[in-house]
Formats: sequence, C-alpha cells, structure tokens
Amino acid sequence: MSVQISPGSHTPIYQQIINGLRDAIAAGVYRGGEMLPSIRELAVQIRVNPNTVQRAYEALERDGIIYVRRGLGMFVTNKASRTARACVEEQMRSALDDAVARALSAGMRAEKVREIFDESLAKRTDLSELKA
Amino acid sequence: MSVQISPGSHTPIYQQIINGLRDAIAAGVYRGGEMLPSIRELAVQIRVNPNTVQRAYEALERDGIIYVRRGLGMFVTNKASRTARACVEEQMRSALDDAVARALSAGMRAEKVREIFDESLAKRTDLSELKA
Amino acid sequence: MSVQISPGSHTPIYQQIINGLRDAIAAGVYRGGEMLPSIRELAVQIRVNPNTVQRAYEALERDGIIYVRRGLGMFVTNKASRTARACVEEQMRSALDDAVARALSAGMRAEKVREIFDESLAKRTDLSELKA
Amino acid sequence: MSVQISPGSHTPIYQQIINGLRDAIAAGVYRGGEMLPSIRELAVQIRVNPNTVQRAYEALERDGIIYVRRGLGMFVTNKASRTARACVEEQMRSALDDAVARALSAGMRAEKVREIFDESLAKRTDLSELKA
DNA sequence: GTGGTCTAGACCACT
DNA sequence: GTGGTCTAGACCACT
Repeated sequence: MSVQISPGSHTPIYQQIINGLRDAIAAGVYRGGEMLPSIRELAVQIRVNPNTVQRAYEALERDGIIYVRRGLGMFVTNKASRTARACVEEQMRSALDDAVARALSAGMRAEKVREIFDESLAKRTDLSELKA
Repeated sequence: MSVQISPGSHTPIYQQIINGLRDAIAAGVYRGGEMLPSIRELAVQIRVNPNTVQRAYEALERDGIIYVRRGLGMFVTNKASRTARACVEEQMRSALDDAVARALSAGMRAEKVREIFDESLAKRTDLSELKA
Repeated sequence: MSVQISPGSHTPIYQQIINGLRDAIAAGVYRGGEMLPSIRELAVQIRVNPNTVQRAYEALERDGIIYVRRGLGMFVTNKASRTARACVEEQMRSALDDAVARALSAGMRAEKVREIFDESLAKRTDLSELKA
Repeated sequence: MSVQISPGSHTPIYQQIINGLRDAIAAGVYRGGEMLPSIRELAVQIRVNPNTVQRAYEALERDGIIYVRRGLGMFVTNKASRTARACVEEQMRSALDDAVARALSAGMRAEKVREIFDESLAKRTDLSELKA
C-alpha cells in the first residue's frame, strides 16, 4: 500500500495522506488516467474516518493532481506527475532552506551541516540498496 | 535583537521564541551566567502576549538551558551552550532526515537531492559572507 | 453534433445533456415531429453511460419537450420549440439576476456591471459572425 | 449582519458563507486588519454548524483574503479588498459569459439578451435607490 | 477565549 | 457503487 499513517505524528492525518498520495504519484505508482482507491476503500485500508480521506482528496483536486468523475471516482490527471514532482521538490527545498538557515544562525559551521546531510542521505540510499 | 517572530508562520509563536533564544545561546550571543531580557521586556520588543513569552521561558527552563533567580530574572546556565547546540543539531538532523526520506520515496534521485541541498547551503553561506 | 459534454464541469452530465438538447430544439436544430438520436446512439456519441442519457430524456419528457413512441424512439413535441425557448429565457434571466445581485452587493458600480456584460456579448456575437 | 443563508438553495451553505463574506469585504464592510466574527459566533448568528463556518474561513484563508492569528481569531488581510473585488468580477464575468453563450446557442437574438440583462440591472438599481 | 483536527453518522446527488 | 455536504460532539493547541 502506498500510504502509511503515523497516528502519533504531529502532522495531521489528512496531510499525511496528501503527502503519501502525492509522493506515490510523483514516483509513478499511480499514472495519468488511473483511478485512485475510493474514499471509503482507502479509509478502511488505513483505518481512518472517510471524512479525513475526503479532505485529502479535496486538496489534491485543488492542486490539479486528481479530478472527480462524478459517480465514478477520483482519477489522476495527465499533468499530475509533473505537478506532484514540482510540489515535492518545492517542499523539500523549503524544508532544507529552513533547516540550513537555523543551523547556521545557531553558529553551526557549514562543513558540519553538510556532514549531517550526508549521513541522512547515505542512510536512506543504503536502505534502498538493501531493498534492491 | 536575537528573536524574530513571523506571526503568519504555522510554527506556534512560543516555539519560535524557544528556537530563537536557543539558537542565540548556541551561537554564543548569550553566555553562561548572563541575564536574559525579562518576560515583559521581551514581550514588548517582539510584540507578543507576555503569557506566550513565559511559556517559552518555562520550556527552556525544563530543558536546563536557563534558570530563574527569583526576584532577579532569568539566567543562562553553564551547560546551556552545549545543550542548545546538541538540541539544534538533533532538530536539524531529524528535519533533514524527513526531507530526504520524502524526496526519495517520491522518486527523486539522490544526486538531485544533494544538488538542492548544495544550493540551500551556498545561498546561506554567501549571504553570511556578504554580511561579514 | 448538438450536445457537448464537459466531464470536468461542476454541472452534472445529465443536466448538460438536458441543456444541450433543449438549446438545440430552441434553436430549431430539431423540429416538431422529428426523431431524436436513440439513448444508446447518443450515449456512444458523447461517451456517457446510457443511464445518464435516459435520465436526461426522462426530464425532457416531463417538461413536455419530447415524447416516446414505444418501439420507435423519442420525438420532439409540437410545442417543444416554444417551451424550450421559454425555459432558456427563464434560466438566463435567473442567472443574470443572481450575477447582477452579487456584483452590486459587492459594491460594483452599475456601469461596470454593464461594461462586463457588453464585453461578454460582443465577444460571442463577433465569434458567431466569424463562423458565418 | 453581512451574511445571509438560504438553507433551501442548491448552493452549499459553506459556499454561501464564502460569497457573503467576500462580497462584504469587497464592499468595504470589513477592512484590512479588522477581525471577523469568530467561527462559533458566526455559526450561532446564522444558525449553522461551526464546522461549516470553519470550512468557509479555510477557503478564504487559502485565497489570501483572511489570515489566522493563532489563539486570537481571523483577520482581514491588507490586500483582501483588491483580491475580493477581482474574484467577484471574475465570477461575474464567467457567469455572464456562460449565460450569454447558452442564450445565443439556443438561438436567442443579441438584442433580446441585452433586453433581459437591462431588466435585471434596472430592477436591482431601482431597489438600491429605494433603500437610499 | 480562539482556531484545527477527527470521528460517527445521516442524507443527498450522480452514474 | 461513487463523491459531497452537513451536523453533533469530542479533544487538542495556542494566546
């Protein structure tokens, strides 16, 4: 399944769903024209209230990533992949920007900042090599 | 002034104050034994409710970064600098971890992730050179 | 073809079919006594579920614009043209009423409202001249 | 009160609230920096569930017309008046466009369309003269 | 006091 | 079956 929920996280559940689906679409798990799991279906899968899933779908529709075919379900738009990737990149850029800015303003040296980043990246890329 | 507040940010104001003071202490702006601005003073400076400043001071006290001398004011502890730097590093590490994890799970290539990080870092270090 | 469907529109598809056929009848594309495309035929043409077309035909029948000759098909009634034109006019009147009311209550000046209307009308009448 | 709800209307209640507040801001009833009625307050006034009001406020925030000061309430942004007016004009333009397009495609003559529009406008401007 | 999130459940429209 | 709206009510965080 492409969406993982951490009920304990500070990030609201509906936001976790948005991120999870957007990442999945950016990664090509769902492609243009494909139908997404229905609101009720996904709600059961991730054990969350349907209203919460609906709220996530609403946001993705506003972003032009999915669209409704009334009475049928939610579908991935053709431009979804591009939009989703742009969005993820933008969010990542701003997260990195903020983290770097804070670290430097707290007096951390640039080399130290890069070192920590390298560890983060190495850890994750090693993990994906394990899977492969 | 060492604490900057963005009233429109999604980060709660008390958390922004905590971060700002902690960064300032990590960077050596305030040193062990020094007195911090009083609650009312800081509240006026950054135009915020005194209760909000108090809440931030309480949190920093719990973390052992500042302590109260009743009737005198809030003071920086001796271990404050170390603690603050460890805390900033930890927060940074987890922010980078999250960002990297999401980017990769959205199918972004590791080289691209590093590229974006480099831009963030370059931008900030250039800026600080300009100031110097 | 006289009926155009926008699957992404907020207007329900069956309503779009009703409007499209009614407009066509009002404009004289279909005349009293003429046969309309069968449910299946139209459904294939505009790529829509036959149930949806049927629903539209039912509504037009209720309005006395078309009638069924069992085993033969759907036919345009003699009063259809009059009824359809009255209906379009009524819908238009109420759409204009609503738009004007909102614009004025939002403080827009009457001259400005007329100006925007004139542009709408000019654009469409120029277009129809181009086609002619 | 600036927001009127028609429970029987086909327009969802939350959309009626959005329109009502936006029109009020466009008309200068609420000005930049002013606080809006709280969610609970407005909910009581217009006898609607607080969640429904919240949903409307959320949309207006997304549009940059209002912003939250956490723990305090919702406030009108400085650019709100301009944005709201642009939005109302855009909605009006598209409503008129649609109505005109349908009328013409149903074979109505341009003079007739203008006649109906003039009646709509005259009726409303007479009404506002009565109030004055 | 303020807004934000979430659940449970009803009811409706559309295909 | 599908999504969309609304209510009631709980619980939480922030100022």
